[in-house]
Amino acid sequence: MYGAALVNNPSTQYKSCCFNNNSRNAQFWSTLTKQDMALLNSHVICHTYATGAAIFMQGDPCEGLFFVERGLIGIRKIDSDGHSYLVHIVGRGEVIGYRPLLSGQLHRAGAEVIEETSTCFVPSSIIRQLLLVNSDFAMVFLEYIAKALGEAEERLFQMATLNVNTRIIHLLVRYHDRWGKHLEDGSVHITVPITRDDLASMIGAHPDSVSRAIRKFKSGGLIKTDGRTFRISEFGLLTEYLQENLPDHQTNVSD
Amino acid sequence: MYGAALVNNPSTQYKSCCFNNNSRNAQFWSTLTKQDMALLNSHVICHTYATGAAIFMQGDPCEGLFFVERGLIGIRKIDSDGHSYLVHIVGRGEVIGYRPLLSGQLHRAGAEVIEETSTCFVPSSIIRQLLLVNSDFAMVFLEYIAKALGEAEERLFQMATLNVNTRIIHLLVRYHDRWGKHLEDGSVHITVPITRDDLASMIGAHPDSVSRAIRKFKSGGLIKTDGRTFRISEFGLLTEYLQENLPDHQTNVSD
DNA sequence: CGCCAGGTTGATTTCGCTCAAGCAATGTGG
DNA sequence: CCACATTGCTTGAGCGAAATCAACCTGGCG
Repeated sequence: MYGAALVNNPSTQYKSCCFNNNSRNAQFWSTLTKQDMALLNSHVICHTYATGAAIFMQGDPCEGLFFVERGLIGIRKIDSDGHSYLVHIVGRGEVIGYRPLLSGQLHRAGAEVIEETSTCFVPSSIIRQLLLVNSDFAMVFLEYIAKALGEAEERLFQMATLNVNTRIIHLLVRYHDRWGKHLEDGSVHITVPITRDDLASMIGAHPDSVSRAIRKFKSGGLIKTDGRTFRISEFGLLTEYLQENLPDHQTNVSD
Repeated sequence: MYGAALVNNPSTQYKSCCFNNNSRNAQFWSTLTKQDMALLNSHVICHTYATGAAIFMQGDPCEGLFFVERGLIGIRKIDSDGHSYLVHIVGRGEVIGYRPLLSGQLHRAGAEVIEETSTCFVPSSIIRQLLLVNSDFAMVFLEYIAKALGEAEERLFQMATLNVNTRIIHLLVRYHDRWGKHLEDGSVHITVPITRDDLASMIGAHPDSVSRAIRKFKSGGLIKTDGRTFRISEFGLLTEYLQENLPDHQTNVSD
Protein backbone atom coordinates (compact mmCIF):
# COMPACT_ATOMS: atom_id res chain seq x y z
CA MET A 1 0.00 0.00 0.00
CA TYR A 2 3.00 2.14 0.35
CA GLY A 3 5.64 3.80 -1.77
CA ALA A 4 8.32 1.86 0.01
CA ALA A 5 6.42 -1.35 -0.49
CA LEU A 6 5.78 -0.62 -4.11
CA VAL A 7 9.48 -0.19 -4.79
CA ASN A 8 9.95 -3.80 -3.91
CA ASN A 9 7.16 -4.91 -6.14
CA PRO A 10 8.20 -4.28 -9.75
CA SER A 11 4.91 -5.46 -11.13
CA THR A 12 3.13 -2.46 -9.69
CA GLN A 13 5.61 0.07 -10.97
CA TYR A 14 5.38 2.17 -14.03
CA LYS A 15 6.73 5.59 -14.49
CA SER A 16 6.10 8.92 -16.13
CA CYS A 17 2.45 8.22 -16.08
CA CYS A 18 1.08 11.55 -15.16
CA PHE A 19 3.59 14.31 -15.54
CA ASN A 20 2.66 15.31 -19.02
CA ASN A 21 0.67 18.44 -19.67
CA ASN A 22 -2.84 17.71 -18.69
CA SER A 23 -4.74 20.68 -17.43
CA ARG A 24 -5.35 19.67 -13.82
CA ASN A 25 -1.79 18.62 -13.30
CA ALA A 26 -0.53 21.87 -14.73
CA GLN A 27 -1.33 23.81 -11.60
CA PHE A 28 1.04 21.78 -9.60
CA TRP A 29 3.88 20.77 -11.83
CA SER A 30 4.01 23.56 -14.38
CA THR A 31 6.92 25.26 -12.68
CA LEU A 32 9.23 22.29 -12.99
CA THR A 33 12.15 22.52 -15.39
CA LYS A 34 13.22 19.69 -17.65
CA GLN A 35 15.85 18.66 -15.13
CA ASP A 36 13.31 18.72 -12.31
CA MET A 37 10.91 16.69 -14.40
CA ALA A 38 13.64 14.18 -15.12
CA LEU A 39 14.36 13.83 -11.41
CA LEU A 40 10.67 13.48 -10.68
CA ASN A 41 10.08 10.93 -13.37
CA SER A 42 13.03 8.83 -12.28
CA HIS A 43 11.49 8.40 -8.84
CA VAL A 44 7.78 8.54 -9.33
CA ILE A 45 5.89 5.33 -8.71
CA CYS A 46 2.45 5.13 -10.19
CA HIS A 47 -0.14 2.68 -9.11
CA THR A 48 -3.79 1.91 -9.51
CA TYR A 49 -5.79 1.00 -6.43
CA ALA A 50 -9.05 -0.89 -6.38
CA THR A 51 -12.03 0.40 -4.43
CA GLY A 52 -11.57 -0.27 -0.75
CA ALA A 53 -7.78 -0.37 -0.83
CA ALA A 54 -5.77 1.51 1.79
CA ILE A 55 -3.20 3.94 0.43
CA PHE A 56 -1.75 4.76 3.82
CA MET A 57 -2.86 4.27 7.39
CA GLN A 58 -3.44 6.62 10.27
CA GLY A 59 -0.32 6.79 12.42
CA ASP A 60 2.06 5.80 9.64
CA PRO A 61 5.10 7.95 9.02
CA CYS A 62 4.76 9.96 5.84
CA GLU A 63 6.91 8.54 3.08
CA GLY A 64 5.92 10.90 0.36
CA LEU A 65 3.19 12.53 -1.56
CA PHE A 66 0.44 11.04 -3.69
CA PHE A 67 -0.78 12.91 -6.68
CA VAL A 68 -4.28 11.77 -7.63
CA GLU A 69 -4.35 11.12 -11.34
CA ARG A 70 -7.85 9.69 -11.39
CA GLY A 71 -10.42 8.37 -8.94
CA LEU A 72 -11.69 9.25 -5.49
CA ILE A 73 -10.06 8.86 -2.10
CA GLY A 74 -11.50 9.18 1.38
CA ILE A 75 -9.42 10.53 4.25
CA ARG A 76 -10.56 8.85 7.43
CA LYS A 77 -9.83 9.36 11.08
CA ILE A 78 -10.54 6.73 13.71
CA ASP A 79 -10.64 7.51 17.40
CA SER A 80 -9.53 5.29 20.24
CA ASP A 81 -12.97 3.71 20.52
CA GLY A 82 -13.00 2.70 16.91
CA HIS A 83 -15.39 5.41 15.80
CA SER A 84 -14.67 6.40 12.29
CA TYR A 85 -14.92 9.85 10.74
CA LEU A 86 -14.52 10.76 7.12
CA VAL A 87 -12.74 14.09 7.15
CA HIS A 88 -12.02 14.69 3.46
CA ILE A 89 -12.77 13.47 0.02
CA VAL A 90 -9.97 13.93 -2.47
CA GLY A 91 -10.22 13.63 -6.22
CA ARG A 92 -8.48 14.06 -9.53
CA GLY A 93 -5.77 16.68 -9.69
CA GLU A 94 -5.40 16.93 -5.93
CA VAL A 95 -2.54 15.88 -3.73
CA ILE A 96 -2.50 14.00 -0.44
CA GLY A 97 0.19 13.59 2.14
CA TYR A 98 1.70 17.04 1.82
CA ARG A 99 0.77 18.21 5.30
CA PRO A 100 2.64 15.51 7.24
CA LEU A 101 5.43 15.66 4.67
CA LEU A 102 6.01 19.36 5.30
CA SER A 103 5.32 19.43 9.01
CA GLY A 104 7.36 16.31 9.66
CA GLN A 105 4.48 14.66 11.49
CA LEU A 106 2.82 11.29 11.17
CA HIS A 107 -0.27 10.70 9.08
CA ARG A 108 -3.12 11.73 11.35
CA ALA A 109 -5.67 10.02 9.16
CA GLY A 110 -5.77 7.14 6.74
CA ALA A 111 -6.46 7.25 3.02
CA GLU A 112 -8.79 4.69 1.49
CA VAL A 113 -10.01 4.29 -2.03
CA ILE A 114 -13.65 5.19 -2.69
CA GLU A 115 -13.53 4.77 -6.44
CA GLU A 116 -10.78 3.06 -8.40
CA THR A 117 -7.87 5.43 -8.22
CA SER A 118 -4.58 5.97 -10.00
CA THR A 119 -1.93 7.81 -8.04
CA CYS A 120 1.60 8.95 -8.66
CA PHE A 121 3.71 8.56 -5.57
CA VAL A 122 6.74 10.79 -5.10
CA PRO A 123 9.06 10.12 -2.15
CA SER A 124 9.46 12.87 0.45
CA SER A 125 13.16 13.31 -0.30
CA ILE A 126 12.46 14.10 -3.93
CA ILE A 127 9.76 16.61 -3.09
CA ARG A 128 12.03 18.28 -0.57
CA GLN A 129 14.83 18.37 -3.11
CA LEU A 130 12.56 19.93 -5.71
CA LEU A 131 11.32 22.50 -3.21
CA LEU A 132 14.90 23.47 -2.46
CA VAL A 133 16.15 23.75 -6.03
CA ASN A 134 13.06 25.27 -7.60
CA SER A 135 11.67 28.25 -5.76
CA ASP A 136 8.76 28.66 -8.16
CA PHE A 137 7.70 25.16 -7.27
CA ALA A 138 7.93 26.07 -3.61
CA MET A 139 5.72 29.09 -4.23
CA VAL A 140 3.07 26.97 -5.93
CA PHE A 141 3.19 24.65 -2.97
CA LEU A 142 2.87 27.52 -0.53
CA GLU A 143 -0.13 28.83 -2.39
CA TYR A 144 -1.73 25.39 -2.47
CA ILE A 145 -1.33 24.81 1.24
CA ALA A 146 -2.38 28.37 2.09
CA LYS A 147 -5.63 27.80 0.23
CA ALA A 148 -6.12 24.50 2.02
CA LEU A 149 -5.67 26.33 5.30
CA GLY A 150 -8.24 28.90 4.25
CA GLU A 151 -10.72 26.16 3.46
CA ALA A 152 -10.11 24.39 6.75
CA GLU A 153 -10.68 27.61 8.66
CA GLU A 154 -13.82 28.31 6.69
CA ARG A 155 -15.17 24.85 7.54
CA LEU A 156 -14.22 25.37 11.16
CA PHE A 157 -16.16 28.62 11.22
CA GLN A 158 -19.18 26.97 9.67
CA MET A 159 -19.04 24.04 12.06
CA ALA A 160 -19.02 26.48 14.95
CA THR A 161 -21.85 28.68 13.77
CA LEU A 162 -24.22 26.69 11.56
CA ASN A 163 -26.80 24.08 12.48
CA VAL A 164 -27.02 20.62 10.97
CA ASN A 165 -29.44 21.47 8.15
CA THR A 166 -27.33 24.36 6.99
CA ARG A 167 -24.12 22.38 7.21
CA ILE A 168 -25.64 19.76 4.94
CA ILE A 169 -26.62 22.38 2.40
CA HIS A 170 -23.11 23.78 2.50
CA LEU A 171 -21.73 20.30 1.92
CA LEU A 172 -24.09 19.82 -1.00
CA VAL A 173 -22.96 23.11 -2.47
CA ARG A 174 -19.34 22.03 -2.14
CA TYR A 175 -20.15 18.67 -3.72
CA HIS A 176 -22.03 20.47 -6.45
CA ASP A 177 -19.05 22.64 -7.28
CA ARG A 178 -16.61 19.76 -7.31
CA TRP A 179 -18.48 16.80 -8.68
CA GLY A 180 -21.80 18.03 -9.99
CA LYS A 181 -22.74 16.60 -13.39
CA HIS A 182 -24.76 19.12 -15.34
CA LEU A 183 -27.41 17.42 -17.45
CA GLU A 184 -29.15 18.76 -20.50
CA ASP A 185 -32.38 19.48 -18.69
CA GLY A 186 -30.54 21.94 -16.47
CA SER A 187 -30.56 19.72 -13.40
CA VAL A 188 -27.40 18.64 -11.67
CA HIS A 189 -26.60 15.17 -10.43
CA ILE A 190 -24.14 14.62 -7.63
CA THR A 191 -23.00 11.10 -6.92
CA VAL A 192 -20.60 10.68 -4.05
CA PRO A 193 -20.50 6.99 -3.20
CA ILE A 194 -20.18 7.16 0.57
CA THR A 195 -22.52 5.84 3.22
CA ARG A 196 -24.88 8.08 5.16
CA ASP A 197 -22.74 7.43 8.21
CA ASP A 198 -19.70 8.86 6.47
CA LEU A 199 -21.70 11.74 5.10
CA ALA A 200 -22.92 12.46 8.62
CA SER A 201 -19.43 12.31 10.10
CA MET A 202 -18.22 14.83 7.52
CA ILE A 203 -20.53 17.49 8.90
CA GLY A 204 -20.26 16.46 12.53
CA ALA A 205 -23.75 15.05 12.86
CA HIS A 206 -25.39 11.68 13.32
CA PRO A 207 -26.79 9.65 10.44
CA ASP A 208 -30.32 9.87 11.83
CA SER A 209 -30.21 13.63 11.83
CA VAL A 210 -28.85 13.65 8.31
CA SER A 211 -31.64 11.36 7.19
CA ARG A 212 -34.26 13.64 8.69
CA ALA A 213 -32.67 16.74 7.21
CA ILE A 214 -32.56 15.19 3.76
CA ARG A 215 -36.19 14.15 4.04
CA LYS A 216 -37.05 17.72 4.90
CA PHE A 217 -35.12 19.03 1.91
CA LYS A 218 -36.87 16.54 -0.35
CA SER A 219 -40.31 17.45 0.86
CA GLY A 220 -39.38 21.08 0.46
CA GLY A 221 -38.51 20.45 -3.18
CA LEU A 222 -34.87 21.43 -2.69
CA ILE A 223 -33.41 18.13 -3.80
CA LYS A 224 -34.29 14.66 -4.95
CA THR A 225 -32.35 11.59 -4.07
CA ASP A 226 -31.83 8.16 -5.49
CA GLY A 227 -29.62 6.11 -3.26
CA ARG A 228 -26.38 8.05 -3.08
CA THR A 229 -27.19 10.36 -5.93
CA PHE A 230 -28.53 13.80 -5.22
CA ARG A 231 -30.50 15.59 -7.87
CA ILE A 232 -30.67 19.34 -7.82
CA SER A 233 -33.01 20.87 -10.34
CA GLU A 234 -32.45 24.44 -9.32
CA PHE A 235 -29.22 25.27 -7.65
CA GLY A 236 -30.62 28.65 -6.68
CA LEU A 237 -32.98 26.97 -4.24
CA LEU A 238 -30.02 25.82 -2.17
CA THR A 239 -28.43 29.23 -1.87
CA GLU A 240 -31.87 30.68 -1.28
CA TYR A 241 -32.26 28.31 1.63
CA LEU A 242 -29.03 29.60 3.12
CA GLN A 243 -30.29 33.16 2.78
CA GLU A 244 -33.73 32.56 4.23
CA ASN A 245 -32.89 30.04 6.83
CA LEU A 246 -30.28 31.81 8.87
CA PRO A 247 -30.18 29.69 12.02
CA ASP A 248 -27.69 31.96 13.63
CA HIS A 249 -28.16 34.80 11.20
CA GLN A 250 -25.30 33.53 9.08
CA THR A 251 -24.18 34.48 5.67
CA ASN A 252 -20.83 34.05 4.03
CA VAL A 253 -18.52 36.95 4.49
CA SER A 254 -15.89 38.59 2.42
CA ASP A 255 -14.92 35.67 0.37
CA MET B 1 -3.34 50.94 10.88
CA TYR B 2 -1.53 49.63 7.90
CA GLY B 3 1.92 49.14 6.53
CA ALA B 4 1.13 51.42 3.65
CA ALA B 5 -0.22 54.01 6.01
CA LEU B 6 2.71 53.71 8.32
CA VAL B 7 5.13 54.44 5.50
CA ASN B 8 3.61 57.86 5.24
CA ASN B 9 3.88 58.48 8.92
CA PRO B 10 7.55 58.74 9.83
CA SER B 11 6.87 59.09 13.50
CA THR B 12 5.70 55.51 13.72
CA GLN B 13 8.63 54.05 11.86
CA TYR B 14 11.68 52.48 13.27
CA LYS B 15 13.66 49.67 11.82
CA SER B 16 15.65 46.58 12.68
CA CYS B 17 13.73 46.23 15.84
CA CYS B 18 13.21 42.53 15.99
CA PHE B 19 15.46 40.69 13.64
CA ASN B 20 18.23 40.04 16.07
CA ASN B 21 18.70 36.63 17.60
CA ASN B 22 16.01 36.27 20.13
CA SER B 23 14.86 32.73 20.64
CA ARG B 24 11.27 32.95 19.47
CA ASN B 25 12.22 34.82 16.34
CA ALA B 26 14.88 32.30 15.53
CA GLN B 27 12.41 29.74 14.28
CA PHE B 28 11.28 31.99 11.55
CA TRP B 29 14.22 34.07 10.48
CA SER B 30 17.18 31.85 11.27
CA THR B 31 17.59 30.76 7.68
CA LEU B 32 18.09 34.26 6.35
CA THR B 33 21.53 35.20 5.11
CA LYS B 34 23.15 38.54 5.81
CA GLN B 35 22.00 39.83 2.45
CA ASP B 36 18.46 38.64 3.12
CA MET B 37 18.54 40.25 6.51
CA ALA B 38 19.73 43.50 4.98
CA LEU B 39 16.86 43.43 2.50
CA LEU B 40 14.43 42.63 5.28
CA ASN B 41 15.73 45.35 7.57
CA SER B 42 15.61 47.95 4.84
CA HIS B 43 11.88 47.40 4.41
CA VAL B 44 10.60 46.33 7.77
CA ILE B 45 8.31 48.76 9.55
CA CYS B 46 7.91 48.24 13.23
CA HIS B 47 5.14 49.70 15.24
CA THR B 48 3.55 49.53 18.64
CA TYR B 49 -0.21 49.37 18.84
CA ALA B 50 -2.31 50.28 21.85
CA THR B 51 -4.99 47.96 23.15
CA GLY B 52 -8.06 48.13 20.95
CA ALA B 53 -6.23 49.26 17.81
CA ALA B 54 -7.00 47.57 14.49
CA ILE B 55 -3.98 46.19 12.66
CA PHE B 56 -5.93 45.26 9.57
CA MET B 57 -9.59 44.88 8.74
CA GLN B 58 -11.64 42.03 7.38
CA GLY B 59 -11.94 42.37 3.62
CA ASP B 60 -8.77 44.39 3.21
CA PRO B 61 -6.23 43.29 0.63
CA CYS B 62 -3.18 41.78 2.24
CA GLU B 63 -0.23 44.15 2.08
CA GLY B 64 2.23 42.07 3.97
CA LEU B 65 3.02 40.07 7.01
CA PHE B 66 3.14 41.08 10.67
CA PHE B 67 5.59 39.45 12.95
CA VAL B 68 4.43 39.73 16.56
CA GLU B 69 7.34 40.92 18.64
CA ARG B 70 5.34 41.34 21.82
CA GLY B 71 1.73 41.53 22.90
CA LEU B 72 -1.53 39.81 22.07
CA ILE B 73 -3.73 40.08 19.00
CA GLY B 74 -7.24 38.84 18.36
CA ILE B 75 -8.31 37.66 14.92
CA ARG B 76 -11.97 38.44 14.48
CA LYS B 77 -14.57 37.58 11.90
CA ILE B 78 -17.82 39.47 11.55
CA ASP B 79 -20.78 38.12 9.62
CA SER B 80 -23.25 40.09 7.57
CA ASP B 81 -25.53 40.58 10.56
CA GLY B 82 -22.79 42.11 12.61
CA HIS B 83 -22.22 39.06 14.77
CA SER B 84 -18.66 38.88 15.81
CA TYR B 85 -16.53 35.77 16.31
CA LEU B 86 -13.04 35.60 17.69
CA VAL B 87 -11.31 32.91 15.67
CA HIS B 88 -7.72 33.12 16.89
CA ILE B 89 -5.51 34.65 19.48
CA VAL B 90 -1.99 35.36 18.34
CA GLY B 91 0.97 36.17 20.54
CA ARG B 92 4.69 36.73 20.72
CA GLY B 93 6.79 34.99 18.10
CA GLU B 94 3.87 34.26 15.82
CA VAL B 95 3.07 35.68 12.45
CA ILE B 96 -0.18 36.96 11.00
CA GLY B 97 -1.21 37.68 7.46
CA TYR B 98 0.69 34.86 5.83
CA ARG B 99 -2.35 32.96 4.65
CA PRO B 100 -3.84 35.72 2.47
CA LEU B 101 -0.34 36.73 1.43
CA LEU B 102 0.42 33.29 0.04
CA SER B 103 -3.00 32.45 -1.31
CA GLY B 104 -3.44 35.87 -2.89
CA GLN B 105 -6.79 36.35 -1.16
CA LEU B 106 -8.20 39.16 0.92
CA HIS B 107 -8.06 39.21 4.69
CA ARG B 108 -11.02 37.11 5.76
CA ALA B 109 -10.82 38.37 9.31
CA GLY B 110 -9.63 41.48 11.08
CA ALA B 111 -6.78 41.77 13.56
CA GLU B 112 -7.28 43.81 16.71
CA VAL B 113 -5.00 44.42 19.61
CA ILE B 114 -5.91 42.69 22.88
CA GLU B 115 -2.82 43.73 24.79
CA GLU B 116 -0.33 46.40 23.75
CA THR B 117 1.52 44.89 20.85
CA SER B 118 4.70 45.54 18.91
CA THR B 119 4.79 44.19 15.40
CA CYS B 120 7.28 44.15 12.57
CA PHE B 121 5.55 44.61 9.26
CA VAL B 122 7.17 43.24 6.12
CA PRO B 123 5.60 44.05 2.74
CA SER B 124 4.34 41.15 0.63
CA SER B 125 6.81 41.85 -2.16
CA ILE B 126 9.77 41.49 0.20
CA ILE B 127 8.48 38.24 1.63
CA ARG B 128 7.87 36.87 -1.84
CA GLN B 129 11.34 37.94 -2.90
CA LEU B 130 12.90 36.24 0.12
CA LEU B 131 10.92 33.07 -0.52
CA LEU B 132 12.23 33.01 -4.07
CA VAL B 133 15.89 33.63 -3.31
CA ASN B 134 16.17 31.60 -0.13
CA SER B 135 14.78 28.11 -0.39
CA ASP B 136 15.54 27.31 3.25
CA PHE B 137 13.34 30.22 4.23
CA ALA B 138 10.62 28.84 2.00
CA MET B 139 10.94 25.46 3.70
CA VAL B 140 10.55 27.02 7.14
CA PHE B 141 7.49 28.79 5.88
CA LEU B 142 6.06 25.60 4.43
CA GLU B 143 6.58 23.83 7.71
CA TYR B 144 4.97 26.67 9.63
CA ILE B 145 1.87 26.74 7.49
CA ALA B 146 1.63 22.95 7.37
CA LYS B 147 1.52 22.91 11.16
CA ALA B 148 -1.10 25.63 11.16
CA LEU B 149 -3.16 23.49 8.80
CA GLY B 150 -2.76 20.53 11.11
CA GLU B 151 -4.00 22.57 14.04
CA ALA B 152 -6.97 23.90 12.09
CA GLU B 153 -7.96 20.37 11.08
CA GLU B 154 -7.58 19.17 14.64
CA ARG B 155 -9.86 21.95 15.88
CA LEU B 156 -12.32 21.14 13.13
CA PHE B 157 -12.39 17.53 14.24
CA GLN B 158 -12.92 18.51 17.84
CA MET B 159 -15.66 20.96 16.96
CA ALA B 160 -17.45 18.20 15.10
CA THR B 161 -17.15 15.53 17.75
CA LEU B 162 -16.91 17.11 21.19
CA ASN B 163 -19.58 18.75 23.32
CA VAL B 164 -19.37 22.24 24.79
CA ASN B 165 -17.86 21.24 28.15
CA THR B 166 -15.10 19.26 26.54
CA ARG B 167 -14.36 21.98 24.00
CA ILE B 168 -13.88 24.43 26.84
CA ILE B 169 -11.48 22.10 28.60
CA HIS B 170 -9.55 21.70 25.36
CA LEU B 171 -9.40 25.48 25.02
CA LEU B 172 -8.15 25.78 28.59
CA VAL B 173 -5.48 23.20 27.89
CA ARG B 174 -4.37 25.13 24.84
CA TYR B 175 -4.35 28.38 26.83
CA HIS B 176 -2.41 26.62 29.56
CA ASP B 177 0.27 25.47 27.15
CA ARG B 178 0.62 28.86 25.53
CA TRP B 179 0.10 31.40 28.25
CA GLY B 180 0.00 29.57 31.57
CA LYS B 181 2.01 31.28 34.30
CA HIS B 182 3.41 28.69 36.66
CA LEU B 183 3.48 29.95 40.21
CA GLU B 184 5.63 28.74 43.07
CA ASP B 185 2.78 26.89 44.76
CA GLY B 186 2.48 24.68 41.69
CA SER B 187 -0.72 26.25 40.46
CA VAL B 188 -1.02 27.81 37.05
CA HIS B 189 -2.67 31.11 36.25
CA ILE B 190 -4.03 31.82 32.82
CA THR B 191 -5.09 35.34 32.01
CA VAL B 192 -6.51 35.89 28.57
CA PRO B 193 -8.21 39.27 28.61
CA ILE B 194 -11.18 38.57 26.37
CA THR B 195 -14.87 38.77 27.15
CA ARG B 196 -16.97 35.71 27.83
CA ASP B 197 -18.73 36.38 24.55
CA ASP B 198 -15.45 36.12 22.67
CA LEU B 199 -14.44 33.07 24.63
CA ALA B 200 -17.76 31.48 23.73
CA SER B 201 -17.42 32.32 20.05
CA MET B 202 -14.00 30.67 19.99
CA ILE B 203 -15.50 27.30 20.83
CA GLY B 204 -18.72 27.75 18.90
CA ALA B 205 -21.02 28.09 21.88
CA HIS B 206 -23.11 30.76 23.53
CA PRO B 207 -21.91 32.80 26.49
CA ASP B 208 -24.64 31.41 28.73
CA SER B 209 -23.54 27.87 28.06
CA VAL B 210 -19.95 28.79 28.73
CA SER B 211 -20.91 30.40 32.00
CA ARG B 212 -22.74 27.29 33.13
CA ALA B 213 -19.89 25.03 32.08
CA ILE B 214 -17.38 27.12 33.98
CA ARG B 215 -19.56 27.08 37.06
CA LYS B 216 -19.69 23.31 36.83
CA PHE B 217 -15.92 23.09 36.53
CA LYS B 218 -15.52 25.37 39.51
CA SER B 219 -17.87 23.39 41.69
CA GLY B 220 -16.10 20.24 40.58
CA GLY B 221 -12.81 21.69 41.79
CA LEU B 222 -11.25 21.65 38.34
CA ILE B 223 -10.57 25.36 38.15
CA LYS B 224 -10.98 28.61 40.00
CA THR B 225 -11.68 31.90 38.34
CA ASP B 226 -11.22 35.53 39.15
CA GLY B 227 -12.64 37.69 36.42
CA ARG B 228 -10.75 36.70 33.29
CA THR B 229 -8.09 34.77 35.11
CA PHE B 230 -8.33 31.01 35.40
CA ARG B 231 -6.50 29.25 38.17
CA ILE B 232 -5.56 25.63 37.73
CA SER B 233 -4.09 23.97 40.77
CA GLU B 234 -3.71 20.54 39.24
CA PHE B 235 -3.39 20.34 35.52
CA GLY B 236 -3.90 16.60 35.70
CA LEU B 237 -7.52 17.16 36.68
CA LEU B 238 -8.22 18.68 33.30
CA THR B 239 -6.78 15.84 31.28
CA GLU B 240 -8.45 13.44 33.65
CA TYR B 241 -11.75 15.09 32.85
CA LEU B 242 -11.15 14.48 29.17
CA GLN B 243 -10.45 10.82 29.83
CA GLU B 244 -13.44 10.20 32.07
CA ASN B 245 -15.94 12.39 30.41
CA LEU B 246 -15.96 11.08 26.90
CA PRO B 247 -19.20 12.56 25.54
CA ASP B 248 -18.82 10.86 22.22
CA HIS B 249 -16.19 8.38 23.35
CA GLN B 250 -13.45 10.70 22.25
CA THR B 251 -9.79 10.64 22.89
CA ASN B 252 -7.02 12.20 20.90
CA VAL B 253 -5.55 9.95 18.32
CA SER B 254 -2.13 9.47 16.88
CA ASP B 255 -0.73 12.85 17.63
C1' DC C 1 -26.78 59.12 41.05
C1' DG C 2 -28.39 56.55 36.74
C1' DC C 3 -26.56 54.21 32.98
C1' DC C 4 -24.31 50.58 30.65
C1' DA C 5 -21.41 46.71 29.51
C1' DG C 6 -20.02 42.37 31.14
C1' DG C 7 -21.31 38.53 33.53
C1' DT C 8 -24.25 35.00 35.92
C1' DT C 9 -28.35 32.50 36.67
C1' DG C 10 -33.03 30.41 36.12
C1' DA C 11 -36.98 28.91 33.20
C1' DT C 12 -38.34 27.36 28.93
C1' DT C 13 -37.90 25.71 24.25
C1' DT C 14 -35.65 23.66 20.46
C1' DC C 15 -32.50 20.96 18.21
C1' DG C 16 -30.27 17.05 17.56
C1' DC C 17 -28.78 12.65 19.78
C1' DT C 18 -30.14 7.99 21.43
C1' DC C 19 -32.37 3.91 21.09
C1' DA C 20 -35.25 0.81 18.88
C1' DA C 21 -37.93 -0.80 15.19
C1' DG C 22 -38.83 -1.55 10.38
C1' DC C 23 -37.70 -1.89 5.51
C1' DA C 24 -35.39 -2.64 1.10
C1' DA C 25 -31.56 -4.48 -1.31
C1' DT C 26 -28.03 -7.73 -1.44
C1' DG C 27 -25.74 -11.81 -0.32
C1' DT C 28 -25.42 -16.77 1.19
C1' DG C 29 -26.10 -21.43 2.08
C1' DG C 30 -29.20 -25.32 1.91
C1' DC D 1 -35.29 -21.10 -5.68
C1' DC D 2 -36.34 -19.97 -1.07
C1' DA D 3 -35.09 -19.03 4.00
C1' DC D 4 -32.23 -16.25 6.37
C1' DA D 5 -28.64 -13.00 7.66
C1' DT D 6 -26.45 -8.72 6.71
C1' DT D 7 -25.95 -4.03 5.49
C1' DG D 8 -27.52 0.58 4.58
C1' DC D 9 -31.08 3.59 5.29
C1' DT D 10 -35.23 5.58 7.21
C1' DT D 11 -38.52 6.64 10.73
C1' DG D 12 -40.66 7.34 15.31
C1' DA D 13 -40.55 8.31 20.29
C1' DG D 14 -38.14 9.98 24.17
C1' DC D 15 -34.60 12.48 26.15
C1' DG D 16 -30.72 15.48 27.05
C1' DA D 17 -27.67 19.21 25.75
C1' DA D 18 -27.49 23.61 24.51
C1' DA D 19 -29.84 27.80 22.76
C1' DT D 20 -33.08 31.31 23.90
C1' DC D 21 -35.22 34.60 26.66
C1' DA D 22 -35.46 37.27 30.58
C1' DA D 23 -34.06 38.78 35.01
C1' DC D 24 -30.65 40.37 37.92
C1' DC D 25 -26.13 41.48 39.72
C1' DT D 26 -21.77 43.92 39.66
C1' DG D 27 -18.42 47.41 38.86
C1' DG D 28 -16.95 51.29 36.21
C1' DC D 29 -17.97 55.96 34.67
C1' DG D 30 -20.13 60.22 32.97
